[in-house]
Amino acid sequence: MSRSSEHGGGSSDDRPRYRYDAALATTIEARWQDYWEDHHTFWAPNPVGPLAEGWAEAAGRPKLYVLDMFPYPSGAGLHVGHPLGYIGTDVYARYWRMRGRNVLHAMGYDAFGLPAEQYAVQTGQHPRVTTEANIANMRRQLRALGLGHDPRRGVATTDVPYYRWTQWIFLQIFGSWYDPDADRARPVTDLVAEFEAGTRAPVGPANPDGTPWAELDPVTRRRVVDGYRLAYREEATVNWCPALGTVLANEEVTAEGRSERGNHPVFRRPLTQWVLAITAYADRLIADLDLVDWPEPIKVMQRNWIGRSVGANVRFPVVGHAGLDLEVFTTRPDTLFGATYMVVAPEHPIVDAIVPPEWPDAILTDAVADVPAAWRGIFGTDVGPPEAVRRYREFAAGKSELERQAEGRVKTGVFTGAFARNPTSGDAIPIFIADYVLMGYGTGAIMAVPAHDQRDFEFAREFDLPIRCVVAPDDDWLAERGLDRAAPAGEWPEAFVGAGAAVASANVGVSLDGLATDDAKRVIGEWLAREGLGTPTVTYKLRDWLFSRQRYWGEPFPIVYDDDGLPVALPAAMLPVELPELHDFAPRVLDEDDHSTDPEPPLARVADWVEVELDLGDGPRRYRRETNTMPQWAGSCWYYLRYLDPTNDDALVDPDVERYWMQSPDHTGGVDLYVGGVEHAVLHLLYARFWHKVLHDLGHVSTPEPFARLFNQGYIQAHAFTDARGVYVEAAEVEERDGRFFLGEDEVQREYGKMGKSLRNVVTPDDMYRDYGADTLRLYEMFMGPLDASRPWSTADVAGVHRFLQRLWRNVVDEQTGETIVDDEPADDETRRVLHRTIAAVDADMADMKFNTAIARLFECNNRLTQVVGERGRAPREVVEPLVLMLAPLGPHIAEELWGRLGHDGSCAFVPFPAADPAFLVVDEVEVAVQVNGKVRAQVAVATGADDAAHEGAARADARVAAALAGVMVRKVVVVPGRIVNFVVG
RNA sequence: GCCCGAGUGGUGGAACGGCAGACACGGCGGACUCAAAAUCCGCUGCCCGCAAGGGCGUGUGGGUUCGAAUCCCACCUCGGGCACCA
Repeated sequence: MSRSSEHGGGSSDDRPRYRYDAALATTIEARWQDYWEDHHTFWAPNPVGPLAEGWAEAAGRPKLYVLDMFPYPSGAGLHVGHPLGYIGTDVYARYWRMRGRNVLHAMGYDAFGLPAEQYAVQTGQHPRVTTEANIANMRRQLRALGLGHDPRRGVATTDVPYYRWTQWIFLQIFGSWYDPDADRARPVTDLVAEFEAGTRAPVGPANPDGTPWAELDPVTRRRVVDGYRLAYREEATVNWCPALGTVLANEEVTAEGRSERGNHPVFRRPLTQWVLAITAYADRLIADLDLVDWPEPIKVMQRNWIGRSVGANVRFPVVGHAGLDLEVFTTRPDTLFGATYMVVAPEHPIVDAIVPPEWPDAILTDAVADVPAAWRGIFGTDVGPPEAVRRYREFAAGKSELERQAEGRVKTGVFTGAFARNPTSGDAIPIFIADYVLMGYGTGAIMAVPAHDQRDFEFAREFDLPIRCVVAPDDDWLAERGLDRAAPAGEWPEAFVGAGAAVASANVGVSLDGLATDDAKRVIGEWLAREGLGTPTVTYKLRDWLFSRQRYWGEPFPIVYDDDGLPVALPAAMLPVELPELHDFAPRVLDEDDHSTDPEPPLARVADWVEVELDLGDGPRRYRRETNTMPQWAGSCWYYLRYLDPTNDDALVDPDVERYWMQSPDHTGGVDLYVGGVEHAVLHLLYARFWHKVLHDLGHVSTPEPFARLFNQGYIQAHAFTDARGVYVEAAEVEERDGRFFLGEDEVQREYGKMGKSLRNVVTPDDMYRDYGADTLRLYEMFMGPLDASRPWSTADVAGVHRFLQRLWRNVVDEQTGETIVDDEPADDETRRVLHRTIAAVDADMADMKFNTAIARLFECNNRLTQVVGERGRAPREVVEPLVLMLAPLGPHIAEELWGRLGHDGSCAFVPFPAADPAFLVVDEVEVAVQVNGKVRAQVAVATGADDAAHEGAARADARVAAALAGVMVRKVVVVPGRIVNFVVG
């Protein structure tokens, strides 16, 4: 690239030998990076344990835990967009180190995952080999940035000693159940003790009859207990992605029904999988958002994802099936009288029990005289209910989410041939299956109230079902739609979903008529409870976390199966369960549209690993290992705890170490600052909070939340260019001329987007190190805008901050001789005022992470210094030293170098940050703007601290003000001392 | 559709309800130089004006206020999230 010769050729003959250019910067940077490493500069002492070296000095300092989101070591390496947050946390960490904190800042690697495995499938190279190579490259790139990380704590999730503890945490989750009375997780040993003592009845699908514990056989007992565990196996409809050869969590599937990673088709199919009971924590995950200092949009996204809704479960008796009820969840029990039909999800198990062989010929409701053709299904009217239902189920299951959207959500469905009885009115109402009701939410069945629910309204229109108004719409609603109050609901253009007074809602036992919606909900709720028809219920959109993947490159489960096919936890002493060697990493299925073949995890093929003989306490026995692996999120759920005590073999973290770093007088505990991208708003951040709460409940960590403060950094984006064919061209070779863009002589179009290979607009840190040095890159990234904003990369603008560093260097070091040009003569008062104003501003900006304005202030101060040097030929030490120290968090290498050249030994990383002298912050006189009717007419000088009258007097004394006020009546004078005087005239 | 967030010079961006555009990039002019680069100095929101000066300006339209980029309402545009969740 040509740029390197322009900027990088520091050794060319006509250049001063000691000019701060890329070559010199790189030399300095390498030297200081070695120094920091050799001198353990950024080793953060733990209070106890093997990492306690240096604790004696650190003990008196308050701690600060600064954390970056765990990166995935990609084979592509870093581009300049990646380290934005890492630089931000490093500046912040270095600043607080100088402010006397014991700062923990480390960087590890989230190294399990699909890309390494897919690469292994293609090349036959073991994922561990590629993963370690990628980590080594990323470490090199990050080291060259001069990040002040504690290198001892840089764990990778793929390290066996690390995933040993990931497996250990899984065992804790498997070994726990959620006690709703205590509202926390407890060990299952407590649960069994309660069963044995008879203080708790064993309930659940494994014990449908409610047989007492003492009478259950051992296998049934285990099944009952397994049903309580926070980690359980369940046959559930899962997101199966053939192209990735694995199932995915709901969070990993996009709205289009494709995989978030790779954008492959995802199919829904039943499969037995490991699931973690995150929904048990739903309320606490919502409530504890109030404890943390996070961006409000992230909290909103988490609340929405959890999707708590309050309502009631109501049972509708199925006509002709004594004792069989259809249970629905509704948030509007007040509209129960308006339920004119019911819908169950196509997969709902009740369907098989209620579908009659033939369409009913009896007239069961006033509204329906015969079974209309439309009700009989969309595949012809000549088949009976079982066949119609079967065909509809096939139709619904075969549709991808994408197809459902493409159909514009026209409601489809089939009448099951069965009826239920509305418990309020006694009416028999038809039961449909339709795919707009989802099996996974609520009870998988609804009561349809078409007058007051838009979806039900559309379905009722489609199928000609009765629409009965039971909540009176307000006048505005009717007027906006040109409706008369007398108009029947069937003539409305849409459902009335608002609150209002209940109407036509009375039977012999209860009347809601005239009640407001909230009161009606309460009254009907009481009636339902009294009649034994329903119970108040809270439902969540959040589902339990599907936790197994059919992959090789992940943590094996510490689980084996015995002869009964039931899972048995390995004792902690048998950890780690290491991944076996494998030569063929490919999952069995790769065709992305093959949704019928069963998944087969690669580990299942390693027969001599799967089949094991173990002594788990009752003598040696044969067991089969679990062959699924954990999802990538597992390792990243708790790395911030392992950073604290990365070498501990006895615990995932020593309790004293954990308390030291996680507890704080400033908040309710957790990492003091966590910086990362907004894309983890619901995935990583929700999972990590969940694990943390489990560990908290079980006494392994001391704080309720993992991350006290969260900060979302923005993204660096970049221009990209397309030629006449619409093909992306190499952005670095495009030139701008007169506001247009050319590649050679051909004009190209400018676009804007993420930096990446496909847009051919990647700029790498290595490019920047070569052309400017790491300090310039750091400074530019911090200067280009506020840390939380996204902004476009502009290599041309990098020169600005590079020149600043050159100027500062030149103010301290003679470019020809390398001698410092600093002297001990005092600075003039104005320069001192500039310096101390700078210190005050930079100090405040640093603490507030406003690095862009902090840098601007440093520019100003250095510009003043340049002027002084120009006049005196020397730079006053009293200005230079604070300036260098203020620069140190931002451009640490150059600051260290200058600090050394100023005669100091060692690193300035722990030298106190400069403090502003208040004496130089006060000024005798301030410029005050004078307004007339809000328009600025003049500036006048006023003594600091002058009273209102003095301000007004000074303003009136100004000729322009006097002219503006001549001949008009001053009605009011507003004085804001030191800022403004405003004459209101007229 | 619903929920967030953001719209300021040619560009990136500053601005406790109080002088809009700090700082930087780019541009223009000057000094130095045989020349160029580098460096240093000055100017640089738009319009009118020789100038002094004046007018207009923070997506659009209203409002609150002595005073609004900032607060409120409506709308437009862009970015992000969710999307048949009963």
